[in-house]
Amino acid sequence: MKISEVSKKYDIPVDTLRYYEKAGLLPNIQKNASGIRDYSDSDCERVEFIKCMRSAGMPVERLSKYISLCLQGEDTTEERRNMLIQQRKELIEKRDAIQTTIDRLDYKIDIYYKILKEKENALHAKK
Amino acid sequence: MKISEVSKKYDIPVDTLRYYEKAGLLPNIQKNASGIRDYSDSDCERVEFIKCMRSAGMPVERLSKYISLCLQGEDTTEERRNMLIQQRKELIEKRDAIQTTIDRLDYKIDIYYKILKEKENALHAKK
DNA sequence: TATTGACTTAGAGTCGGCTCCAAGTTGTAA
DNA sequence: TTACAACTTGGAGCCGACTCTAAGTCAATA
Repeated sequence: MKISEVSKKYDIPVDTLRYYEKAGLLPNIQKNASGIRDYSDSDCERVEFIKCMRSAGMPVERLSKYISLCLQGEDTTEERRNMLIQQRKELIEKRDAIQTTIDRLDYKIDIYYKILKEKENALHAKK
Repeated sequence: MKISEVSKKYDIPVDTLRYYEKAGLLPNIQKNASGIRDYSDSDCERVEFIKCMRSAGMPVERLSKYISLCLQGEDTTEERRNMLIQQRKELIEKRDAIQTTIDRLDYKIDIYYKILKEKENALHAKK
């Protein structure tokens, strides 16, 4: 699969894919005789994984660390697991902070609704 | 209240508070004769609000827009409400993306657990 | 064969959000 | 009164994550 196809499939700019590769997130992408990248199925799966992690804000550098551990094989299983546990913890905190803000917005949106309704009523009363 | 006290109270660096002020998030902070900021109670409430919104990733520029509308008075109620509704929508998307990633991490963490347990069992069997 | 469009690289530029620095002023405690 | 910490300003610097540019190569079509 060519880079433009991967880009289209996962809706990630070509430049970003190359940037991820430089950053170590996509190691060992095969290239044909004339130097053109050919993404394998497992490369694509990795792209999809990266997309998911990035969408939640996992830093590129940490992702790079994780993927380099994957390449190192079985001995790193525990360390990788700990990384994921840590990342999970941070995401839960983030999700909860966002939820707190959503709740606050709900409250304020409701207050604004009441103000607008009052205004409207005042207008009707005048008529 | 002095800037250092506000900084301590809300755990926001002094430099960040001044940056927010420059960016229009904290308009009309009073200063005494020698030019030193004196945060009022309502300034503090605003700081707390900003902290909450920023913790969820609301951009400084949008926050600045919102606050400038607040200063413009009643006529902007509807526009402000719409801004909050839009922001709410984006936060829900963000929260859900994070949740999706958490679910995926849970799955992977479990898989790693099983791998580690298997390894351990293999070790016992050898003994 | 000439052109077009997709690919390659290295490296520079951009953006948001801080964070720090230099140089100067003020207020309090020894 | 002098030392020192906390305040002020304008502006520079930093970091993460892209995003773009320049200069060149290659394959396929008019």
